[in-house]
Amino acid sequence: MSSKARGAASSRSQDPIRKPLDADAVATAAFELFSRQGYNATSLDQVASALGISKAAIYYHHAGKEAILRHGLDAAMAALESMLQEAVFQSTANPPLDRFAYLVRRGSQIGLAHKATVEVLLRLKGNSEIERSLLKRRRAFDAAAAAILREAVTTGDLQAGSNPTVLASLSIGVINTLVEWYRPDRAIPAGELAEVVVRFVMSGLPRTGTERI
Amino acid sequence: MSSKARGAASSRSQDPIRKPLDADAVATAAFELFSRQGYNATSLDQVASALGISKAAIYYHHAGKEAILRHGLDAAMAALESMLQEAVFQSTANPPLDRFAYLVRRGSQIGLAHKATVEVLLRLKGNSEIERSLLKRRRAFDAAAAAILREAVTTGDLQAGSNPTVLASLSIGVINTLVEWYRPDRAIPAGELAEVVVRFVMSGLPRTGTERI
DNA sequence: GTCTATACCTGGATAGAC
DNA sequence: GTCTATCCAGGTATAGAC
Repeated sequence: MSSKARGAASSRSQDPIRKPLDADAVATAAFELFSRQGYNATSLDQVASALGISKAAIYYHHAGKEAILRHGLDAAMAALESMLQEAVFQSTANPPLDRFAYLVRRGSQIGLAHKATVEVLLRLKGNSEIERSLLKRRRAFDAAAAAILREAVTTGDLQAGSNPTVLASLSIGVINTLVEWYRPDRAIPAGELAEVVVRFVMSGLPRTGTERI
Repeated sequence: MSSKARGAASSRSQDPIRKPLDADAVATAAFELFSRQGYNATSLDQVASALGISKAAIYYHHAGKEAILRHGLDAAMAALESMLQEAVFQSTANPPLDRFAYLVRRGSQIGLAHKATVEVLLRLKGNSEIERSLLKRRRAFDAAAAAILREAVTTGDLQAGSNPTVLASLSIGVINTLVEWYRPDRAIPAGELAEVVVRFVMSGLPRTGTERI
């Protein structure tokens, strides 16, 4: 944060001692802007001046704008996918709804921890080959979540006649939307928020006389 | 749809008899693309060729790209706001949670009916004065929804200690995310979906042995 | 590793004919 | 109302010096 404050201040030449930039640092600064303004609405000039370097210097670290996008989103998707593996392959002794709750909790935590990248990930529209490949991975994620709920229907934990695909989309949608409005300076800390999300997904609005689990 | 198929086919000059274009028709075509590709990623050239006209012709109907944005979003926000008035000023004899359920149901219906415009509305980042004024109206909407839940806490319908603001954001977030993934060609029709959303917000995942209202 | 300068192109917007 | 032609700003990317 201190390095960002300095960078934002401006011309980095006035800052004799500072950590040398690397690909990650450039990507982090870029995603901060991508998430606030949108990918297309952000120019490399803005990224450069946020870092206190010139636009051309960015090309030393990344092949181009899309390369930055891929760099950051690859990392975010990898984190989410490895979490999904944990959730899916958790002891099958655990009821499916427990595994789903785990997925929602961890998904919220990861989303909040990687807020900027995840926010960009969620706004992809498939306008390039890179975006389409990321979207494909995202859909695989959704499908895996739906599979857990489908299992919950067969075990009878979820009401017969429920639509697992739709319910999974709604549940994951809560996480997605969460990432868009949460600001770290909020009254409620991120850790608690993940729990609120889990309760909301499992039980909806906390009405009186309906305490469950 | 037939007019769109013709337009998409291409050069409108090969289409002797067709309804003359007006500002609404241009905006509708534009929002179809805005919602699929994003506002910034869509050029007026693309809008023009989708309509089968030249880019310059667009300027006869609208002052510019941002004017198209305002045209469509003004209409969408107006529909949402008038619905909110209904929900808020509904007979106070109705419990707050009933009014909130109404808001969620109608919000889902309106969102699905105006899918393209609402989707664009939800992706605004405040990059221009127009966008910021729309975002302000959106926040007022969220605040009004939160006020209903706050009332529900005071009446005891919602558990004491609940955070109405967060719960309102999560609830409205479900509607928002809904608009992003729903496709009319889905297995589930839009009408039913709104009911699923209401149940999800009020009760969460439909677990067995937890039927409530 | 970072700079300045610049090539090149896309996209929004305007002029003026029909 | 719609066209063709054109202007111009801004954005990605590259060249070459330091």
